[in-house]
Amino acid sequence: MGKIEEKKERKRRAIMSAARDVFRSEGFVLANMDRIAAEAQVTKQTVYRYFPSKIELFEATLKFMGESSEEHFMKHLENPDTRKALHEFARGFVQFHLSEEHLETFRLLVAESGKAPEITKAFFSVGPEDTGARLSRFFSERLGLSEPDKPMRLWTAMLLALRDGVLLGRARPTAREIEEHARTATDFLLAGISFEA
Amino acid sequence: MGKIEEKKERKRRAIMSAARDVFRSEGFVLANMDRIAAEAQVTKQTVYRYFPSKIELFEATLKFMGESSEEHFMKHLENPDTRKALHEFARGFVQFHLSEEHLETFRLLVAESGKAPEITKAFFSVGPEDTGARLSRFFSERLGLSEPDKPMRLWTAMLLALRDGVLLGRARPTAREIEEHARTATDFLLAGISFEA
DNA sequence: CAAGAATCATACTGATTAGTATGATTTTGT
DNA sequence: ACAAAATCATACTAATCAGTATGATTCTTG
Repeated sequence: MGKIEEKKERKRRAIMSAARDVFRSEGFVLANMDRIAAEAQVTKQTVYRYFPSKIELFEATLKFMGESSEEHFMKHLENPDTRKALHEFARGFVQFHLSEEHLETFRLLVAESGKAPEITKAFFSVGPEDTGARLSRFFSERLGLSEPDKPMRLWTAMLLALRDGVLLGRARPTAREIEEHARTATDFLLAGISFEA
Repeated sequence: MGKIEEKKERKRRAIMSAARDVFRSEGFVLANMDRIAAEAQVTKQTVYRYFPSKIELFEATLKFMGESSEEHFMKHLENPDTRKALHEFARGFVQFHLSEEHLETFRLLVAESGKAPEITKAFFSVGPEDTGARLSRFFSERLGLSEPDKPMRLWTAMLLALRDGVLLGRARPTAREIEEHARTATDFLLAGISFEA
C-alpha cells in the first residue's frame, strides 16, 4: 500500500540530496535548477512537482540537512568522568564545527539569512538551541552550577574561536591544533568556575 | 594642477560608496551594476572607466570599507586603569562587532570567501590581525603575561559569543545586555589568568 | 576660445536561468 | 489488462544583467 508513498519519499530525498550538494557548492542564488534536476537524475518538471519553487526547495533542503547532525559530540557527555566528558565533548564539538560539511551550511545560512530570516529558525532549533539545552543540564547536574547558562555559552564561544579564520578561507587547523585548542579552552573554563577534581 | 586628479578621486569614492551600499544590501551576485551606477549618479560607462569589471569593483570596495573601522574600541586600551581599560575595550569591541555595518560586511565576506579567497586578505590585515597584535602587546605589558596570545584569543572569542545569533537574523541584544556580556566575559578572563588588583 | 578628455543618455548583445508547455513513455493500483 | 498518475525529453518564454557601442554634451587646460 505505502509502496508508492515510499517511492515518492525516496525521490523527494534524492532531489533534496542533490539540491543540498548544489546549494552548498554554489550558494542559493547561483544554484541552478537544471543542474539540481540532472544530479538528482530526474527531470526539472519532476523537481517542480515536488517543490513549487526554488526557495521552497531550499527551505526543505535546509531542514533535511539539519536532521543528520550533531550526534557526533553529544555522546561524550555520557562519560562518567566529568573532566574527560568535557574534554572529549570539546574536541568533538570543535571538529564538527570546523568540518567542511558544517561550514558550508553555515556559510549558506549567513549569506541568505538577510533575505529569508525564517530559514534560520529550523537551523537554530535542531542546532544551537538543542545543544545548549543539553549542555546546560550537564553543567547543572555534573558541575553543580546553579546558573549554568553563562559559563556554558562562554565555553562554547571559546571553542569556536578558530572558526572565523576557516570560515573566511584560511587553512583548516590540524587535528593536533584542534585538540590543543579544545583542551586550552576547557581548562580555562574549569579554572573560571573553580572546578575541583 | 591636481584639480582633475582630485575630482577623479572624488568620483572614484562616490562609485565605491554606492557600490558598498549595494553590495551590502544585495551581496555580490545580486548586486546590479546599473543600480550602482544610478546610486553613484553616474553612467554605467563611467563605472567601467574606473573599474574594469564587477569583481574588481568589489575588491576595491572591500578595501575601501576596511579603512574606516575599528578605532572605535582601540582607544580604550590607553586607559591607565588596567581593569577599566579591559572592560571598556570589551564593551566597544562587542558593540562594534554587533553593529549592522560590521555584520553586513562580515556576511558579505563569508558568502564570497569561497569563490574569491584573496578578497578576505585585506580584511584580515586591517581587522583581526591588527587588533590581535595590539591586544597581545597589552596583555604582555599590562597584564604581565609571557604567553599573551592564547588568553587574548579566548577572550575575544568569548566577547563574540552573541554574534552568531545576530548574524543569522536574531534580534540584536540591547545595550544593557551587551554591557553585561562584555563584563561577564572579561571577569571570566581575569579569573582565568588570576589577575589581582 | 579650441582641442581633447570625461561624462552623459540610450540602446544593444549575448548569456544565463526560473518556471511553463507539450506530447510521449513508464509505472502503479485494481 | 487498463485507466490514471507520474515521469520523461525537449523546447520555449520572459526576465535579468554584465559588458559594449555610439553619438551627443560638458569640463579642463592651455
